[in-house]
Amino acid sequence: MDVDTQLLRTFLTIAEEGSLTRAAERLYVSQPALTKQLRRLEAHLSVRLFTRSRSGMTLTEAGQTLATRAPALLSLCDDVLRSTKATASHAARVLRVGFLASAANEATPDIIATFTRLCPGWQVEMRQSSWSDPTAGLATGEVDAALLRLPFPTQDAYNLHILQTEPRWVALPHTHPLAAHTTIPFSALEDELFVAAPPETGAWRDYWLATEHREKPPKIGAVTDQPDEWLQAIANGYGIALAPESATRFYTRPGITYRPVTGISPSHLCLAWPKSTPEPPPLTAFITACQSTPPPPATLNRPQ
Amino acid sequence: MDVDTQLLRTFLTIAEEGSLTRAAERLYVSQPALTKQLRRLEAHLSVRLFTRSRSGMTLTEAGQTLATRAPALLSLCDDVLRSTKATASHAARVLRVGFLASAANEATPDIIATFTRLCPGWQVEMRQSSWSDPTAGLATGEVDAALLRLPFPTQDAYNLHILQTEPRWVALPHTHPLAAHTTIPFSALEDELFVAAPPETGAWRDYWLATEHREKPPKIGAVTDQPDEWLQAIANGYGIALAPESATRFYTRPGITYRPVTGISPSHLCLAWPKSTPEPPPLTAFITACQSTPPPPATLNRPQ
DNA sequence: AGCTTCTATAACCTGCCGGAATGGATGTGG
DNA sequence: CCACATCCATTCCGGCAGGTTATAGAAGCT
Repeated sequence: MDVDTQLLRTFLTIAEEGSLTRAAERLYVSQPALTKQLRRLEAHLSVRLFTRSRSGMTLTEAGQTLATRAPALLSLCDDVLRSTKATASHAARVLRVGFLASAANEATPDIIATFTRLCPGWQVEMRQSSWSDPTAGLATGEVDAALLRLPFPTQDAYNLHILQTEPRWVALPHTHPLAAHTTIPFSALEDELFVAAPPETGAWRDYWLATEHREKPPKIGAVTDQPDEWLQAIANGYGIALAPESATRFYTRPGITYRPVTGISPSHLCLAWPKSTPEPPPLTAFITACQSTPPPPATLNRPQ
Repeated sequence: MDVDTQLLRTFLTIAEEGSLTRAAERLYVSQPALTKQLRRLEAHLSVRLFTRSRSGMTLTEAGQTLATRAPALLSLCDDVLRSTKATASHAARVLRVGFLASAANEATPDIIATFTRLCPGWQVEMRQSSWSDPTAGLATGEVDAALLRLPFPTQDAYNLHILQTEPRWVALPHTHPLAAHTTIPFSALEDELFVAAPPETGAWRDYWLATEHREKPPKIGAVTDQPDEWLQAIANGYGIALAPESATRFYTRPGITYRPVTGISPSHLCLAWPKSTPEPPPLTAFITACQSTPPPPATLNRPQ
């Protein structure tokens, strides 16, 4: 009575999409691969999970049972594996904190200092993730908590504590015509080429392309995975990009100019950690440290 | 964050045995296969689960966490897959009941009749299993309930309701010297060759070899998997075997004589079903049917 | 009819997984 | 003190699982 949980996740995706083809797109595999995975699962259980039809896949009764119960199984699985990894690092008195570029800021050293006071003998290991993992290691249990910007995919699966809110600016090549303005309405940017995150980052990518403030889909000039590539792409003129205000302090670079953008929502920086019970004590201490450390003063960045 | 649950079961076996070699024997695979499975699991989690030493394997802290939490995960997994399979058959209004040879008896038709009265429109599908699956399909979710004889491996994982208790007899070749006696003390059988069930049946095999009533290990003359092979082996003189009294009615065969055996415990026939919640209504009805159907009268089998 | 949109199948290739045999390290008993 | 037993790791090899691309087949839409 064993399964590879991977097959269950695939199954759930197919069930949600109601189509092999769409599920294959979402999972970044070919459609025949999903056909085989599903047949494998069905053969393994000796149960037909979908009825195939011309216009997609419909769950059978048995499929509905599995679709209903599998999520709890998978989340328990995540929790168990996560706690196993956590035990391994906690045995060495290390708390692992992931962050995405631009999510660590001036307050971070203070938070760590506070934590160290609360948990003497413990160390914080800060792990930077590339944008291709929007959870910065939370999803795989690589870290105990993460500093992230909202929104990110699967964020509902985590506890969130907002640490700071800051306006979004735009990063422009120094030579860009709009760099002459001190403030730019988003509507002026809508037709520009953008430097985007990889497609698999879903909502996160959309947020930084501000698709919810657009009429038409954005035009993508480049896709990057890391801050350096990102800065380089902008400086090269492949496109422009939105960024939190603090990028103006952490990601200055010759050839790049930042300008405040009006007409779009601000960015929320938060601490995220898994909804597992019980919470390991050092994690609780870190959460406390975050809550008791004030955000950096709202510096008045002046256009350079 | 996915795992093949197979790896988790392997891991637990290694943890219990404290040794790759012993675990490999118990799982009927080679020792290098387990070495690789374990390395695979450790690599997948990026966590060292055991510290290797000359005299076996010891769990690390992380390994202890996993060993503690994995059983709950696996039992949830079993439950989910089981309920999926159950839904598939219940959609067709079929209740699947497994049984091992000699575990169905005169009362079975009455039980089915009672069940059919309680659940109009439903059918009972009786599935006979070979001895190589001592749970008669419960373990794999092939059946909703099973008629079994105690003890059987992993019986603690199921709800048990004892239906009947009967003495154990011995099946002898017709020409066997002991066939001349009307009653045989077990001590007289201890040095005989026995026809046994396959080794993987564990406690069940031991029970029918009556190892708990022996000083020395039993001598095995043949291993069989099914009633017919079993009868044939005894008739051929490959060995003798213990059997429940009712075998004298269900498994008569020229060349084979049954005799009551004294000095060993009786055999318990029971209904077993998974400890899952909630219980599907037809299963509840079947349990009721079993409880309300009296066992067959204690026939006085006379030695022939 | 022709196009689109599904899923299933075929052919191919890569890499994983398991078994047998072997090696190396380490206690153990004569 | 040496031969042996006991474990785990390594190597080699065969088989197949699982992915990709290309294509077929069924069915609705215009």
